[in-house]
Amino acid sequence: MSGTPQRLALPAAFFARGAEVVARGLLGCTIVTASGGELTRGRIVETEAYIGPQDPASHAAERIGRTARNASMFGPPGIAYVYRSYGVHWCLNAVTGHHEFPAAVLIRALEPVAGIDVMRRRRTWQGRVPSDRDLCSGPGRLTAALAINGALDGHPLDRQPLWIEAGEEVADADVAYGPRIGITRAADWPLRFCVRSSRWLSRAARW
DNA sequence: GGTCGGATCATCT
DNA sequence: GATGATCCGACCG
Repeated sequence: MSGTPQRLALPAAFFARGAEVVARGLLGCTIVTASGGELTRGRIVETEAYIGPQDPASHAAERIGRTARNASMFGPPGIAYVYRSYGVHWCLNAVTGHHEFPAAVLIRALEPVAGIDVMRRRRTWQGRVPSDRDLCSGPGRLTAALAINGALDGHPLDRQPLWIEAGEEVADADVAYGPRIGITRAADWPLRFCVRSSRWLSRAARW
């Protein structure tokens, strides 16, 4: 199996910065999972920052405080925060900042890079195989394609079976940012980042 | 192309 | 009892 997380994974220090900085920096990086001996890789093309207790759209907003669900957001930088969305889907975040300060970056879309046949199989539902474009074009889709679920909540993102590697830099001119998707509070804060030229963005982000 | 409703459940009021 | 950091299929044009 290719991929050696110990050598290639982003260090925790990468995540020990403001969530909006990490959200920008993660564009172009590669998420890798090795599940059941099956390797899948995807290039991050869309992210959202949830910047701290003062962010009313965050699961760890001041009015909510620390709960069982958001506990990982209070953990050290560089771990995963995985939660169930609408009772149906899983969503993956990278925890940022410093220990006990709740902030994270939601991964919203990936460009499929390797293990695409595996992704197609995992994303097939009721006999319908999605187009390659829709394999990872949304936060709930990419977790299904990469076999990411609640068992990985709190997992350090520098080791098996889920890690993130540095990738080719994305130039500032190719980065677009705007409002986050699907939220009601602070709906106008420009904390969503995407690779402007990518054809792999979530449906909600295509303009 | 766009819009709408259902699925489904942990979390919080 | 209401609310989501969503997705999918149906339906309309």
